[in-house]
Amino acid sequence: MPGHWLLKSEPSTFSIEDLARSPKRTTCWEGVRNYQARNFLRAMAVGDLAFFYHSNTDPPAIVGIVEVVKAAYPDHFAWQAGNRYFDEKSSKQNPRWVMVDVRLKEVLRTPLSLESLRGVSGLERMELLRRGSRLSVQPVREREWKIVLQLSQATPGSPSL
DNA sequence: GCCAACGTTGGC
DNA sequence: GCCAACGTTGGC
Repeated sequence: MPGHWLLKSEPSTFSIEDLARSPKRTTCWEGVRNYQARNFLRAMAVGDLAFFYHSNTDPPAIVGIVEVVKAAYPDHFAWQAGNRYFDEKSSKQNPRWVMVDVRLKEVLRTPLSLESLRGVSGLERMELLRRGSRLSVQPVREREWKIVLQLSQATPGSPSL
């Protein structure tokens, strides 16, 4: 059973459309600079699935599903002076940050807005819905994954939405 | 090791 | 643009 995750991205920085246009619909997930999020990246295995979430946009929403195609490896952007993700404390000898590669699996026909997820039975403990949640890489429980998947496959306008 | 100051995230 | 929540930094 693959692990399940949620990855946040601001569409102004990197959107799911950008991913769809990427070679092999694959990208490295660079720029995570939070230790808890990094540790979740390290815990990812090839074959794990993740929701692609658009943050800091209107409306914030889960917009797709990606698959991990390469496990955690050093984030070399941290070594490039001048890069927005540069971190002088990360070295090649002792890399501080990691990234994974993900491939686009599915773009949701209808994005699931944050608002639409609130109040859904079974998602009460979902990290994304926690007050003040800022983690950009989050684990998603099996139950939560299935519930959100079902919502995403429902016909737009149906009662379950 | 405490904690105030500061910076960032991200919903609203 | 506001601001709550949270993480990091650095003086002590």
